Amino acid sequence: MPELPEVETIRRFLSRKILNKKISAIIVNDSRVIKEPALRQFKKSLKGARIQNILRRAKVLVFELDSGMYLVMHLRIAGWLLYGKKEKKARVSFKFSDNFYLNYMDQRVLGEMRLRQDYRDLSFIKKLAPEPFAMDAQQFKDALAGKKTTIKNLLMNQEVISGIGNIYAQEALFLSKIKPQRLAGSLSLAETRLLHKNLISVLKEAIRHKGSSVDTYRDPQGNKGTMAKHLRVYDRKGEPCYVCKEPIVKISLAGRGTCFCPQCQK
DNA sequence: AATGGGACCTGCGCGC
DNA sequence: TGCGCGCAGGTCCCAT
Repeated sequence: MPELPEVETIRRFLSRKILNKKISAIIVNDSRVIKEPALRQFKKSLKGARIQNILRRAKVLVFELDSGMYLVMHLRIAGWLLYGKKEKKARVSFKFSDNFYLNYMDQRVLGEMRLRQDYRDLSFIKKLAPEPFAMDAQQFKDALAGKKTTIKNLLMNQEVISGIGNIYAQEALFLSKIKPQRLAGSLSLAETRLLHKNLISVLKEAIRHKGSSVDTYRDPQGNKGTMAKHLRVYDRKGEPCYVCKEPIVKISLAGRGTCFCPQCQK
């Protein structure tokens, strides 16, 4: 899915476009993405509501409604939002009273949305660790201390540090010259500090470039984010490392493809 | 307690 | 051309 930078790109775009618009209709083409409440109640509660604010918590989008309720959206791997006209392939479309539509697109139907009185009490929200921006180097070091898993798996564990997924974990480790399969607890203080700094810088860089469109992800105008052009190791198996020319190697960690430079990363 | 594997889904590219 | 397989930005559940 969309990792933190892609979700933040969506949040910023929609915050300029849909605030205070009235939802006049909800078109559900695939009810699998709506997890609560039951479909009839979901539509009934949303109709006539206005979106007052759009929040983001790690990779989760939260639409705050004037009714006091929250529409909580998790895009998972392939979800994205397309603003404009009605889309045939949308799993769900929200129609506004000015006849514009917000379409929920999701090739793999793994994403989900929930309409609730609150979002903070959702168990997966409660368990979320702070984002890298909200952690200092010491807190990051404490989060790694004594962990037996690999550093790459740990970066993707949302209960340890949130917002990072498979692309930016690989990128930050490359920038920090740390092999992804190193055990988290084995990092030196200097490596820990460097990794923390690089996590923040790569996420900010990706936000500036409006995210990575390596597959289905598009921004709400349907445009690709340009960060994919700036990725240093992700999906570069066999290609020369930009620093030392050594071919990039791909391994599997916790079932996820993981690229790194066998020479630069120690 | 923490870790790894499979499940949830669809669609694409590749090799045979 | 057609088919089967592996793989894809995430997370949850379960066995160990």
